[in-house]
Amino acid sequence: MKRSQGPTESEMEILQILWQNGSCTVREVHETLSEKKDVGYTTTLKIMQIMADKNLVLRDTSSRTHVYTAAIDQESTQKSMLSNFITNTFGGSASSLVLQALGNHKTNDSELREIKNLIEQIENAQK
Amino acid sequence: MKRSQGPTESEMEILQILWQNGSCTVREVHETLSEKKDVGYTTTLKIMQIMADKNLVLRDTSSRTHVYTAAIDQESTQKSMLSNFITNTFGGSASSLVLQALGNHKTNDSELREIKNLIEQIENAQK
DNA sequence: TTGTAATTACGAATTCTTTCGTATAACATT
DNA sequence: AATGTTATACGAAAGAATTCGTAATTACAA
Repeated sequence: MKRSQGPTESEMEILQILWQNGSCTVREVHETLSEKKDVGYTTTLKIMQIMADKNLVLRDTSSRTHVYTAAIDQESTQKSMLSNFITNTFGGSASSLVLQALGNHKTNDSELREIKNLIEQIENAQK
Repeated sequence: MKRSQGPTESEMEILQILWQNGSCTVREVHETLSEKKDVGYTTTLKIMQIMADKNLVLRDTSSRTHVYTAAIDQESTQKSMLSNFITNTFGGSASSLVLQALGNHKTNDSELREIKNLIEQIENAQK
């Protein structure tokens, strides 16, 4: 079987933390992860080691406590994950995804303005 | 581990087809699926049988060739999948997902208008 | 009727992911 | 030095999801 691609769910959780915090030790990641998930330390460690194997993260092993950094870009990762998701779940229709997303989540004014601006830009570009 | 929930990826592919076409036989689903994926007939069959076990689809076994129908609603399924996805991949930020989706995909005028209308509605509701 | 094709049933193999126990080494504390 | 704490390494087990071979069943056609 071919997993549709990219980081797994657990790997994404860890990437979020690394993107947020920059470089982290396993313990730091684990602490953060523990706040919302019940998981053992060695499990977190193992996944991060696997991620290092897959080159999803970089690992600095110069001191005993290794330091990890995301090796893949947040935006482009999200972009390709999103593309798959739209295909798999929304039959390829980005706009119906957008409608659902806007409809179901509280979106504040500045975010709405940002989105409106983007739409203006798209409209202008298409003329 | 607890798979984050709901239909798997393969199951979603099949649900798309059922939502699109209404009731289908395994063969019909398989034909459609084969257009974009290389997969054996019994594989498709097996997954649909599993889906029937999980009550994701209804199965009419009155004739030899069974007829399947989606048992879960398209919109609410997409909604809950989307909610997970936003959490997992976009750290909970629906608006950044929307920006990415609009930025990366061609969206036609009528879709844009639909989205704009929705934004207007949200803005008005918030006043 | 006999054979051929289509369909479902069953179960096993494979692959991917996650989880964790245990071993070992480094470091800290007393 | 002895003891306890914190790391990493390793590998195995458990759990999902997918894949497919083969058998059994039914329908259909020659």
